[in-house]
Amino acid sequence: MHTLIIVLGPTGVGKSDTSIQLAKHYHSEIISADSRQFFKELSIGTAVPSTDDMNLVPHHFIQTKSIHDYYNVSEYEVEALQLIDKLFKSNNPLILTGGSMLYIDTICNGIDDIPTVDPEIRDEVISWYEENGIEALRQRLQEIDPEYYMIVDRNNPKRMIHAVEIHQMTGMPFTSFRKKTIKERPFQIIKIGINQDRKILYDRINARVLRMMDAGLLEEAKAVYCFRNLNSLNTVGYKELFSYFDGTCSLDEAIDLIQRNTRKYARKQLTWFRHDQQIKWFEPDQTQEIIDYVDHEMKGIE
RNA sequence: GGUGCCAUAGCUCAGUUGGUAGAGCAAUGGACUGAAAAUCCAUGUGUCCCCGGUUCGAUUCCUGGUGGCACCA
Repeated sequence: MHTLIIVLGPTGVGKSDTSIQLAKHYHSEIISADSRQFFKELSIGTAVPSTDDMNLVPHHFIQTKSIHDYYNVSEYEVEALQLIDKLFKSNNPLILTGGSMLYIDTICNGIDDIPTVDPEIRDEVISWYEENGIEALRQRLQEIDPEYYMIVDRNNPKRMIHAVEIHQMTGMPFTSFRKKTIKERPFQIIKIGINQDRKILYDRINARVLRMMDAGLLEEAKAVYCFRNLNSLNTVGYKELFSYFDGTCSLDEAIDLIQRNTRKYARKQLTWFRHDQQIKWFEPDQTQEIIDYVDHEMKGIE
């Protein structure tokens, strides 16, 4: 049986380094599960691996999309699984690494087949919401999908808007698609979590933001400033600099905010990962321990 | 040296006509199925600078001190 090693953890903890060492050890390749490193226009601010590292070990799904492309988890599921299947013919184990929780979850458990919403319908529902407010949105959802209304976070417009869009487009309630069916994967999954002392992690994050600025993040952000309304640019490291370009904050304030929002993101990632009992946690420098653990787990499945 | 103002949560500050206090930010926890680095929710005990006085009761009023800021010398 083939094995997919998933290296996960908060941003800035050193997942890339560990993944590269694992890939070298197993003569394997790396598949990214990072929802922002897909975009070729964003490299400094998303901390993509260096050219040297990319030359050392083949990477997939790094800078393969444009910020102008529409992309979502479901498309990623299809593309990544095809790639995994293909790579297993000549590599085992394979390494999947990244911090995008939903994307990792989708590789592990799959995601229901829900229709992709037409952009016109999305715009229509969003402007309806902006005009009528959240209470009207709640009422509308209650009428068309009482089942989802009961369980959805009714303070979260995005969630409710999506359910309304789906109904508007298909005439069917969102819950008729959202079944949360767990898909079986034809390969073994080993989840490796990388984490370290919170204080050290925060110091690393703060320092990395400053390094990004030195490396030219400001220019990178400036180059995409005119596309700021794209979803792909609703991203830490860019949105804060857009505010600076707007003149609503100073550069120092923007940098401060990038550091803070990155720390928040790291915390949010840890919240998501915390309850996954399948994750085996390690410190960033425990590569040998990780290899021992992986070898043991792979042996167990044969 | 003199005069005035200030001292309250990790930070910036509000407030208590005297009954021991609360916002924003930070920090922390949580939710999560096609926008996910997104979006949303929850969590506030701190010698109210120190000594003394008045008072049933002082963080609040008063004397003195300490520290900071401003102005005048």
